[in-house]
Amino acid sequence: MLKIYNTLTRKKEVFKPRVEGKVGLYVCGMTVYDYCHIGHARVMVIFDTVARYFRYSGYDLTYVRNVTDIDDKIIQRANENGEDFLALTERFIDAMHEDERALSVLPPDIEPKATQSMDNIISMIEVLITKSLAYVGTNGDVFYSVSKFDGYGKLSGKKLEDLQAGERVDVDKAKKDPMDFVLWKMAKPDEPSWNSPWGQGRPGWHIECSAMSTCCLGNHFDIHGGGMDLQFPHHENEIAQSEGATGETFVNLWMHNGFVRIDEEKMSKSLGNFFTVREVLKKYRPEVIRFFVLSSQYRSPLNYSDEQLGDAGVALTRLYTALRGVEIPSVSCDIDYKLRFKEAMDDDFNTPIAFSVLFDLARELNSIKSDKEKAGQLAATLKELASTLGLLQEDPEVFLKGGEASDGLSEDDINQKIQNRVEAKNNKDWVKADEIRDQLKEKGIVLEDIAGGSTSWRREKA
RNA sequence: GGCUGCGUAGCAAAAUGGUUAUGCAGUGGCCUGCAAAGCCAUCUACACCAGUUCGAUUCUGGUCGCAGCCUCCA
Repeated sequence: MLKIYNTLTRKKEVFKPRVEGKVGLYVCGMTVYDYCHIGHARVMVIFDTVARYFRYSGYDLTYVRNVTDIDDKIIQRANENGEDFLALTERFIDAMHEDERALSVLPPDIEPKATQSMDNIISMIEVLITKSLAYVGTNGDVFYSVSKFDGYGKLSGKKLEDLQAGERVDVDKAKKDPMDFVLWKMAKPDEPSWNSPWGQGRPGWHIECSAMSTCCLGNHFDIHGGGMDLQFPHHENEIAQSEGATGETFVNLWMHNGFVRIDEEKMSKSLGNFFTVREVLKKYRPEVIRFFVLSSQYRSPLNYSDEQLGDAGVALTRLYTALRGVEIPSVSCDIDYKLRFKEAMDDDFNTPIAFSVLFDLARELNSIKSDKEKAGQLAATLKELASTLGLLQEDPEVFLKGGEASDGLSEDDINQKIQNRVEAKNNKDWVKADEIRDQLKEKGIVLEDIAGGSTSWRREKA
């Protein structure tokens, strides 16, 4: 029985799809004017894991994640670069896809772009104006009249009268009410623009998600996700727009993931304290980053540090070491471990507990490795369960020998040295044998003698 | 100021009204020529103060501390 924490009710709820066996999931994706940072990676990995688990649990899932490819920052960056905004966004969409593939994030089923959804956006605004929920301001921009929407604040728990609009930013004088937000923004000369009943312009940020989500999944769908910071105003505004326009409930369940932090502070572009995925990929292997992201529950904060990434590498090495040398038959999962794993994931995607099941499994696997049949079944179980987390899909030897190959040694070099050491060992020349082992160790290559005389090796730095 | 959420051992991170989380690190043992890996055992906890209870880290109230949102942000 899958339970998910719903931001709307601030409780874990038993998940009940609108249509038996089917799930519609929409996640707010990236604004593509720069490379993805680790905070973005967390969203991608978390919802990828959610998607994988829904499918593993037998649901027919439609996973939609949008791309915001037009907004003020994109225009600004394109101007700074002297680049067409489409060229800019195309570059960063490609980069984003590259980062995703590195992190074993499977592509969403639908990836709508704001610039390709103009008709839907415009018709939704028209409906809102018809219903008097929106108006054209004194500067020609179209605004949503927040006070006309009854449920405003139900997601973020805010009351209109408590909000301090204009406290931190100047209030736009074109609005009737400081809390009103823009739906359609008139273009300045030379800005990218689309034709609309209100003139050449572009959509406000919030309306695109209302248009794209309802367009792809229907007026009323199961789950909407995104980062914590989108709760207000973005998702609150989406509710106002969608429910205002359609008159139907917009979303049953809202999922929000916690932030990645640096030194106990939110990682964000505006604070400038971020690491891009590609920077981090230079230091750590992709699977280590994925493991790190899933090592805390998705709603908890995740502190980024080299120590933690290092730990993640060691932990992952332990799991791969358990799989090493075990032939994996095509047998069904060990039912006890599978049940424990599912129980963990069913409890609001509790990946830390799911990990603990994998480690228990690895321990038992290590202790019964001589029993080939049992070991094979446990290894098969470990691989199957880990696959729903997008982990442990590499060949163990490839993973363990991969690592950082800055040692300048080829596999042949290493094997030659191991051979020399085997000869020394056979001659009981322990000094020479240890010398060879120490030399390799200095280069980050760890030797492991296996009972029976052979020696395996791995690169220390995962 | 308003609204969220959090405070767990050396580090990271979960669950739980009474019983082993888990990973890394430490200690002791087994294995090994010695190691490494692995296995077994083991030491470090639940911010503080009240209350409820036979019993609270877990529930309630308060205090202190931290983070986030109330501008753009995953």
